[in-house]
Amino acid sequence: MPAKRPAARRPTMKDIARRAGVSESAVSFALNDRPGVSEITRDRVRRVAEQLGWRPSTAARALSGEGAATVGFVLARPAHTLGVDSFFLQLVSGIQEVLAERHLGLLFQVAQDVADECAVYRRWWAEHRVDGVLVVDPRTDDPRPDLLDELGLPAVVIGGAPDQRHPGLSTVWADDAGAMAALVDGLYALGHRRIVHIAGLPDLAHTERRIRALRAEAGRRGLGEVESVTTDYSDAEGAAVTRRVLEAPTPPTALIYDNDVMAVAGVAAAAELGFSVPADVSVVAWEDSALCRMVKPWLSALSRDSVEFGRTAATELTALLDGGPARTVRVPVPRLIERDSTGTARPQA
Amino acid sequence: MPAKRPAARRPTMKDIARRAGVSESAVSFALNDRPGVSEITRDRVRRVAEQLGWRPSTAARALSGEGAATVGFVLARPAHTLGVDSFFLQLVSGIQEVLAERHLGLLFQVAQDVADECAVYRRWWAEHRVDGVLVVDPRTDDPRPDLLDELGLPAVVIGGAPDQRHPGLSTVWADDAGAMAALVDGLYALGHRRIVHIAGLPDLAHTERRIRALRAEAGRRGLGEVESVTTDYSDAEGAAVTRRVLEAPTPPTALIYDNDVMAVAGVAAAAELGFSVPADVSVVAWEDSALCRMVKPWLSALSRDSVEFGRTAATELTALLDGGPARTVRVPVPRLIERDSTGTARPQA
DNA sequence: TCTTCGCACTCAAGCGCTTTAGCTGAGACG
DNA sequence: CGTCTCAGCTAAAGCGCTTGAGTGCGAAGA
Repeated sequence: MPAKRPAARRPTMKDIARRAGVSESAVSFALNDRPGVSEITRDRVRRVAEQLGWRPSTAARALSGEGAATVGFVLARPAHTLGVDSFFLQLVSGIQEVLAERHLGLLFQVAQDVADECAVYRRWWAEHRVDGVLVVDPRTDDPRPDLLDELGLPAVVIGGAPDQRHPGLSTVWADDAGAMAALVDGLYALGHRRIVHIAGLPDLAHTERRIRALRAEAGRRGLGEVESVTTDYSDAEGAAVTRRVLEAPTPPTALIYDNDVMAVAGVAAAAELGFSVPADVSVVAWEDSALCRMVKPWLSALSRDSVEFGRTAATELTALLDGGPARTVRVPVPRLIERDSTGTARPQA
Repeated sequence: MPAKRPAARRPTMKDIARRAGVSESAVSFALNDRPGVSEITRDRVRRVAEQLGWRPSTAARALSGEGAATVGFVLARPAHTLGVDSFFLQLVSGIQEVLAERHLGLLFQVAQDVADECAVYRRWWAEHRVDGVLVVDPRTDDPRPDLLDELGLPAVVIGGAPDQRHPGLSTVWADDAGAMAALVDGLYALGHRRIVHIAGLPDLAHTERRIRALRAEAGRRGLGEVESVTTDYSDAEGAAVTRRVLEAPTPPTALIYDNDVMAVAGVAAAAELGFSVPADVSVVAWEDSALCRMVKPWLSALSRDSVEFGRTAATELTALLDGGPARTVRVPVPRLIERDSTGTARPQA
């Protein structure tokens, strides 16, 4: 049995200094690649540090002005929405890849809503906990950029539109409008004229962008009967909306779902109503995941590399932390993976 | 436009002390509910602190021996397994509820494997980053408990079996054996004699427990033809194994899947082979989620409250951090939600 | 009246690191 | 040979907080 709480003492710079026969300052210089020590000494110090398994105490570092070596990530979505969503774990996984390399920690918090999220930022800032944050789910009329500006907390907004009003924030965004246009293009080519877009949460910025893009495309092509319906991303609402629109006098021939979960639920709902996919109605999911290959027919889906998205965002944040300028970078437009749920529109009466 | 990086200064105890006309120590006493100041002073100090929006710097706190006010959580699963899994986000969400209340941060990291995870613990410990950790996916021959014991890092193991060898660790566990027994009971009553268990990762402790429990039950009832097959939890393997066992000369009449993802994939695979669920084969998922209601037939599933699981674990960890004794607590046995995927066994030749 | 508490509070050290200023000795230079 | 410079190092302060060792003072006890 291991000894009862041996509480092995952490080695400090003082220990290194003693072992290497130099002062603490010399150790600090040596370990931080700062001038002020000879190469010989530097090497010796490094060796001792390694041998002792020394790692800088983040607390001490933070206290002496170096920052907390930690970035924050708040997820503010209603708890029940968190269920079956592959996006966030993948995003976080990509973020981690980049952060881990630089030994940056990721402080993670789930919040009730945006107000709550703002409170978290304030607290983190006041407690000196994070050097920067990653902001997801940007909204229309989002209070967060202003707050982060006020706090002077470096941040990158993930999935936002380019934002001129906050020159301090970096933005990593996907071209939803372009993707939507391409999508409608494809459906139009297949003969679809009546398209319903089962969108996500109404106040998310990208929801609005997609809705606007759809409307614009429809206008351009003279499609009268397109519609976007917002939801909470849940399978329940996805199914409910699907039922409602399919039971209308002139049901749509194509459905675009803002996530995979709703698409799958929607297909099931359609089947119950006697609609066959894709013969009667085509279905596209805006988000690809294993889910799309778990149902019959396999769902055509817009696929983006969420892991890479995370990597990009984290990279931008580290650049910001290094004192770099805020940037706006665009990730590749999601690609449509055509599977079995999309086909030519059934000729209409 | 907000001023360019105002870098609003964080208020410190010194500011409070000045404003309240007392010494810093008095402020410290007052704010930490420690004796040494009169109620009047305490109130005044509190008021000033509030007014200034003061929050203790975690760095400074940590440095003066108070701990980092942070707990760690490492997820070591292959990246592709992270996809569609509702369990972890829910677990984390429950954990957060408890931690947020106490203003404890959650440091989150995804690692490649257990070795990597151990390295993370070592680093966190050396960097003074966390006061304790939550360990998931306990394994057979798990190196982590020993390591955590060695580091003297308070920890609670989530989903482990009670562990006598590490008196320092708390354990929060579910009675897999009991659940498996109940499950087999139910299937037996429905006439099932040939049961295949599509299990999860082979070296996870709970996988082994379930496999053992199944074998024990089978032995008790004289069921010869039960089998457990381990997988990586992915839909791909779930489907592959399903195909394999259903194509055997005497296919099973009941399938138990260790997660929802595989169950759903399995049902699809079965359908392709012409097996109808539940007429030809019954299916149970060990993990309930929206997924189970997204396919036809709706899947019967063992449901546990993952959010509550997280809450319990976090509560145990805070108890440990408060100096409480390590405990072993059992969460309720998962409940079988009977939906449409289970039925009486087809009479066999 | 003088001592003795004990309360309310202050001082100062210390946590582990960074950083500025300062010190020392060896070589360059006049 | 004396002065200056500068590389290479040390001393010490400071980051924001906790904490143990005082200090001053009014009230209680003798």
